Amino acid sequence: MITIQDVAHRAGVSAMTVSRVVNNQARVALATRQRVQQAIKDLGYVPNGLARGLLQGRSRTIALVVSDISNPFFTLIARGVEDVAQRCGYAVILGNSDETVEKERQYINVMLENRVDGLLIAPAGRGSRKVLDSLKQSGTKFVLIDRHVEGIMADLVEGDNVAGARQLTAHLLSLGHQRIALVNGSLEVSTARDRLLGYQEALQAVGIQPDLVRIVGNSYKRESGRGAARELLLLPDEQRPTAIVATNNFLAVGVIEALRESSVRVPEDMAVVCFDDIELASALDPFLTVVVQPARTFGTLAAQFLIDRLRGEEDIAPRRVILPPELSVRASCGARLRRPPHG
Amino acid sequence: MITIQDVAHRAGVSAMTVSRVVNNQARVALATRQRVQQAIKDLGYVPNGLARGLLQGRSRTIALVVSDISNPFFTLIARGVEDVAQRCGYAVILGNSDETVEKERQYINVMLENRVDGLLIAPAGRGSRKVLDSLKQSGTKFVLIDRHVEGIMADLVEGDNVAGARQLTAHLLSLGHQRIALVNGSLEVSTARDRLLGYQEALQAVGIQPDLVRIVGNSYKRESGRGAARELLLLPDEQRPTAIVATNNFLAVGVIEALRESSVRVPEDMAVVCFDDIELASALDPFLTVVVQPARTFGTLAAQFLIDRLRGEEDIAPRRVILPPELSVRASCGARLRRPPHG
DNA sequence: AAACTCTGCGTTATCGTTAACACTTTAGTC
DNA sequence: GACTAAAGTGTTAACGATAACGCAGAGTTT
Repeated sequence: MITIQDVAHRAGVSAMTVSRVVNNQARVALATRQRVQQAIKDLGYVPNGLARGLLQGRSRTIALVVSDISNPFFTLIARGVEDVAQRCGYAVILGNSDETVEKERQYINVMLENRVDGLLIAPAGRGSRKVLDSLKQSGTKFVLIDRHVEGIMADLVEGDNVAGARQLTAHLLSLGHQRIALVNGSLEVSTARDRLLGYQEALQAVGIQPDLVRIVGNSYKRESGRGAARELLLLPDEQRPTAIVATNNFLAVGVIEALRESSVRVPEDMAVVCFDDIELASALDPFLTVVVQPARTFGTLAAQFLIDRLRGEEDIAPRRVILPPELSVRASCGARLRRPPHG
Repeated sequence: MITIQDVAHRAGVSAMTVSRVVNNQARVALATRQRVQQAIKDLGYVPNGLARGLLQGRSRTIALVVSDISNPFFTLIARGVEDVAQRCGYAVILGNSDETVEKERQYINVMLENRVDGLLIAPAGRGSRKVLDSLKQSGTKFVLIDRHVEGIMADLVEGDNVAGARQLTAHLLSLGHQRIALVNGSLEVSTARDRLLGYQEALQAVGIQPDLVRIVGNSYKRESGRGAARELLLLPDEQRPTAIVATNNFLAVGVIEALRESSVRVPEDMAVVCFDDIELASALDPFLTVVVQPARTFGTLAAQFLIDRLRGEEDIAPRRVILPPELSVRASCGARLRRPPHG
């Protein structure tokens, strides 16, 4: 491994001078600078970030902890984060909590060991409060993405989940549906609670009892959506819903898989709507009616907030940004005749 | 920041003893060990990975550089990498090259500064050779994922792109298509070259001139697919293809968007097939006929290879694993009647 | 009881970089 | 020409952890 000493020796200067050249500081004679740069090139010197980080107390690295990067929603967030981080000279370390507080805790710990300068977290649940509290206490900067946690005051970028769920439900109501079921993730997660609320509000506003709620234990997983839909199909005809609101894309896919299994047509026999778009799927076939959240913006904003803090905005009050979702009406709600999807 | 010294002081021992406790080494009396553990807990001590890394010459971090994490193919790779890395105690730093050699070079450099122990790279093109050579020379371990580079001997996990393209093309031939176009990414990338080859082989085997090739400049982007398809549609009827092989999922989506624009039905008026599944889209509606690559396995295998090397298998000859793709026949090729997609 | 072994701990030096300070030399001022 | 200022460079000491070695005391062997 080539060190700054090696470069210094080759260029006939001290390590300090090399350091100054590397960091573009003034007070180095042009000739010296060029000699050093040549030596750096010759030897292929790459500064040791660990040593620098140790000394300066920062690593120019941030962490991103989400539940599952393979969910397109989080993928887009990651992409947004990455773009901003890169522009600002930060590297991004990734972690998947799989909606588990314990795995989340482990990851955060690893990241603290790696001395990330700050973290972006989509907390796995209310149980995340403990870790977040300890982060707070240790003065580690972090920003919450997509989900809040009761009692944790921190920068936050999330969607308006109540309004989104209200919109989805109201849209189904406007199409004449009366028995609308909700397939929801674990209420550990704030988005699930808020989406439940929006659903309830919309139904109560028109005097319907919101009792067709299925809350799956394993938050936001495809398999859970399948199970919930199967249950709903077992209901006697007069109780069976005519429409389903899935509170995220994974659940919706599971729901649709279960419906297909039982030869229930969408939207003819059952309308289905959900949160969060699946971008490529929609491009291929604009089928699923969803409320789209600006996921990439979640990422860029959150990263920006974090980096702002790292750059010294210590004591500004936490910022909370709530981005509005947008209803995208497509085929699966039955709002319009199903058109030939491809062509 | 709490250091090992602070803990040592509180527990009434030397830093060395604390270090031994933290690293689970023997030769510490039980009573002492417990006292130290208590102190660690009390103070909330987290070992400083930078310091440790500096001393030991490794960071327990690996890098993953792909062209675009928002492509589901790479997302799955990332997920696979992450799983293995986590189990083996490594953190993963992510980078998107956007198919640009220059951006790739920058990322790799940042990662070298961060002293990653090794890298997983899906190289942006032939131009990546330079960086990879210098990695090689500096003794940095890396594994190529999904793409090889002429002249670079390194561990490699990729798909059988020639066979995959051959299968796709042969399948279209078996359905009676004679004029089959290829919409391909930049030949900078090995997958594009191999897929072109497979396409040519399949056509030449039945005596058809493979001349309906569109190679887009901007490798594997949706917009490029759209442009290429538009061009194909401008051809006079007797030259216009009746089927299109897109060499990746993004291109296929673009192609289909362009076809829809012009009210060309898929598969009735134009068959479309491509490389790489879009998992959620297929679950929602098994529409696109594709050859599926085991992307997640790409990730787990490559990560495993890298970590094996890091653990000391210095001088084993580079391993090259070529995983077979699997043809998944669905609607877009017209192989079977279009069935009602949802229900 | 002398010689050895093993346990349980501490000391010292080091990883690569840079902040803070110190030292020359040259240029500029009166 | 003495004095100050600035430019250009070097020295020293730290950042936090641990490898290598050292050393006291208890236990074991001969």
